[in-house]
Amino acid sequence: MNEQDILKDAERHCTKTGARLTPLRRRVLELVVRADAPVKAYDLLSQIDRSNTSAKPPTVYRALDFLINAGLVHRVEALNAFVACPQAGHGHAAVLYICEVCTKVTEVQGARPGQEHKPEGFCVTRSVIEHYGQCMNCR
Amino acid sequence: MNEQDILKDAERHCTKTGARLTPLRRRVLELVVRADAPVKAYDLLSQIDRSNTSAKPPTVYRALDFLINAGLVHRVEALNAFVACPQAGHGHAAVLYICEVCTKVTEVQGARPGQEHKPEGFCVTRSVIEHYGQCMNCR
DNA sequence: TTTGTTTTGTTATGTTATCACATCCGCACA
DNA sequence: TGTGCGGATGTGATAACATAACAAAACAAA
Ligand SMILES: [Zn+2]
Ligand SMILES: [Zn+2]
Ligand SMILES: [Zn+2]
Ligand SMILES: [Zn+2]
Repeated sequence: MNEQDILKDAERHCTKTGARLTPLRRRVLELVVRADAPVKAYDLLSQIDRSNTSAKPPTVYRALDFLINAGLVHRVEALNAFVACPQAGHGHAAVLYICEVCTKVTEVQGARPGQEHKPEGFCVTRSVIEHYGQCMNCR
Repeated sequence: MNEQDILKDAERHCTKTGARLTPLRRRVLELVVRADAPVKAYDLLSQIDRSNTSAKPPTVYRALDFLINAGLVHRVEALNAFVACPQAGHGHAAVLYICEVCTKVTEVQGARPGQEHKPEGFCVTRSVIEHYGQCMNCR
């Protein structure tokens, strides 16, 4: 799936759900999609700055919050970075395979936990698996 | 497993592997174990400070690095926090179930991915799953 | 046009983490 | 005993990541 298709898809998804993909948010999404690798908030910020001198940290963090909530972007927790989601608004939890050499990220989704499809030939050296919710006592 | 047992186990594990559990590192481990919940680096720092005025950020981050490498502590990526491992030096990847209400963390390990044993009654609302390694092209 | 809501701008600050270099301490070896 | 070595810790500075609080602007509905 190429950049343009992802952006088109995002547009459609927002139209359908009523989310407002403003020019600023769209600009940030474009930057994340084009990065084609996990991208840092302050890198986005400096890229936005080229067109909009007034961009400050809250500018980019708010846009990212919106995009994450809209299901268009995922946060990579262990890298403090962000990647575009190839499947706008999918319901499943994202499972990310991140190559530490070329930085490429492959996102897969499993019908149920444990049934994700590991990318062909990917060799895992470290996994981060954290489930958040309510324990039995706190329900 | 109680605090004292975990600390004893850590001691044994370090003796066996040749890792040097110095007083400072032991002190940090004690604080993490006693927290009984994910604990922040700067919270550890301020606790150390009570006994050692000279503690600075690198003091605690270096101790944490050691403890993580020794398999005695895990980093909770999505919280920027740290928890004690109940099974010193286990080989398996840790799977953490984190209650967002009471902050209690339950660590489980699966013989193979997807076979982790979810704690009784735990209701997952959000999962962070990130696998790091080398992709097919980079091996 | 008025009014209320959402988005963006702006300043400041809070939080998390590392770098670089100095010093100390335990240990092996002369 | 002294001397050198390497790992651990002390120290000051700064980098990197993120949010609070309030003001202004844009937008949509009435
Ligand atoms: Zn996704
Ligand atoms: Zn690769
Ligand atoms: Zn563990
Ligand atoms: Zn709970």
